[in-house]
Amino acid sequence: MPKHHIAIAPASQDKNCSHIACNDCGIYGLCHTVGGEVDLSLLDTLVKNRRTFKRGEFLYRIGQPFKAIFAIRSGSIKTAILTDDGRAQVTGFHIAGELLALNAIVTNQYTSEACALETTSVCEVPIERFDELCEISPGLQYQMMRIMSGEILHHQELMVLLGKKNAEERMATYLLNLSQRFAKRNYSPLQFNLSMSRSDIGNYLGLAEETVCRILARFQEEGLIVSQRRKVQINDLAKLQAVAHTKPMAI
Amino acid sequence: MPKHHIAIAPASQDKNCSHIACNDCGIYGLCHTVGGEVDLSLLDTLVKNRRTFKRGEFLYRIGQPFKAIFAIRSGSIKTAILTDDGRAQVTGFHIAGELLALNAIVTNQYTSEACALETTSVCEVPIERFDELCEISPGLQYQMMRIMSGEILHHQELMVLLGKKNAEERMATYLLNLSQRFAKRNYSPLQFNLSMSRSDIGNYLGLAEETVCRILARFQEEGLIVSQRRKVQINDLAKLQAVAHTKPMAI
DNA sequence: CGTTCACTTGAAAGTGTTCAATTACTGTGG
DNA sequence: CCACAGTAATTGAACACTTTCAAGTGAACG
Repeated sequence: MPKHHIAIAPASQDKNCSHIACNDCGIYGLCHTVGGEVDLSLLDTLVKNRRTFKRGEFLYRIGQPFKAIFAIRSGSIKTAILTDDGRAQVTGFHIAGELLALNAIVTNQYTSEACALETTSVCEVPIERFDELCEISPGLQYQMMRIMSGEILHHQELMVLLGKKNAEERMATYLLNLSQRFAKRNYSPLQFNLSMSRSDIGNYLGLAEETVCRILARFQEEGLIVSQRRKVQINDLAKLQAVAHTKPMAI
Repeated sequence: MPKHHIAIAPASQDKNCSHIACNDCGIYGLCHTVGGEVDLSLLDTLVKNRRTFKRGEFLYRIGQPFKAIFAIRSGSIKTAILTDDGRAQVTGFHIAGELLALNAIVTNQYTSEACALETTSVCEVPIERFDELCEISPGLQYQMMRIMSGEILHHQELMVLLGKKNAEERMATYLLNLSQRFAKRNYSPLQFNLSMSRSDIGNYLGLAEETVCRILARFQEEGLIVSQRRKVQINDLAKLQAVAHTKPMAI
């Protein structure tokens, strides 16, 4: 496989990064330049720009001028866009280690809104700082492209979910996706808390809030999960995967 | 508005490009470097790498090694991904002036398949060539990011469509989107041919083929359009926009 | 300790799908 | 130029799934 100039990403997510700021905000994807060395000036920026948002507070809203990129250190965030008639469409839930507001880089405005689902700590990288870094470290741009490309892939899967799957498949897919992401961060993949409401989940999955409840109840009857309010425990991963019609480890 | 290092895109799509190869394959977005000058070596590549695909032929398939980026000169292309149980989800229809296979840059494999809907002429830019160009012309990377970011925005709208809109809204939105894209290329926005089948449309919109037919029939009864097989004529743009619940010129 | 909000559950009503049958077009070969 | 085959599009009717509306439960929080 020829090493392309842009195709720097060997698709491996299991990078090790010993630096403290690097690990806890998960922005390591950006800290590394192409060669693999760590960009210390970026890390320096990161540790100095921490902010906390309480439940319901907005990191940014649609149309606001693009000021900063956010990396989630802890907590969780819901992103949404607005339909033309004012309704919101939730486009994603984001947990520790994920980056927000990437494509605002291009439009120079935030194209979605981001709202904290619980008390959430983020690293805020001001765009001026980021611009400087881009000049020093050309690898940064590749990393950005890698991350944006990943976002495109994620959207593609979401389109399949919304366009082809029924309610059960959607819920199962959703639970498995969460499970996986928790596993990746060394949280339990079989027992976790949902930081989002049934209504948020329904919005995200294109289902009514009531349908979300009913499907969860059905899964519980069938012994696939135990769900108690925001607490979820997966009892039969294999069956859940069968319901989702998804291979064990697809995002 | 500060001119950011990466935020090169003034969001204006009305660039003028006098070079012939530039105009007819629509890759002008990539031909320009940050300063605005045209990258002649890229253009040179473009005019030398033309290929034609017949209806039903594939430009690339999922999982194949990434060899080239494609810019459509004429005709139309359908892109799709595969669900885990083998069904296809159409992710887009692409006409002259649009770029394909961008995010394969990162994964080094094609993540979707592209199939010609009719006889279609493309410019094929081999990745090696593209890599060289990236080294000479740093602006190219910004342009790529701009284009990928645009793709993300498009996906966001599609998610709203699939997650929130009913069948009528979806069809109306679809017709308006096509209309707009034809207008942008100086084709008639009120009278055009659909190069894709009802089945393709339904797949894309998350509807059954029969539903697509029924909605088109209903639109015709109500005097919004006249549709005769693949021919569509929009008679009442305003009402169609009202049905779509969309502002006159979104996307 | 009461109010509020999120969640849950039931029943009725839509909306879109599926299945099946028919019609219309396209292309091919005589 | 016509007949035929094959595909695409259309239409009808029954059905299934999800939503909507409504009411009730339970947890959280001041």
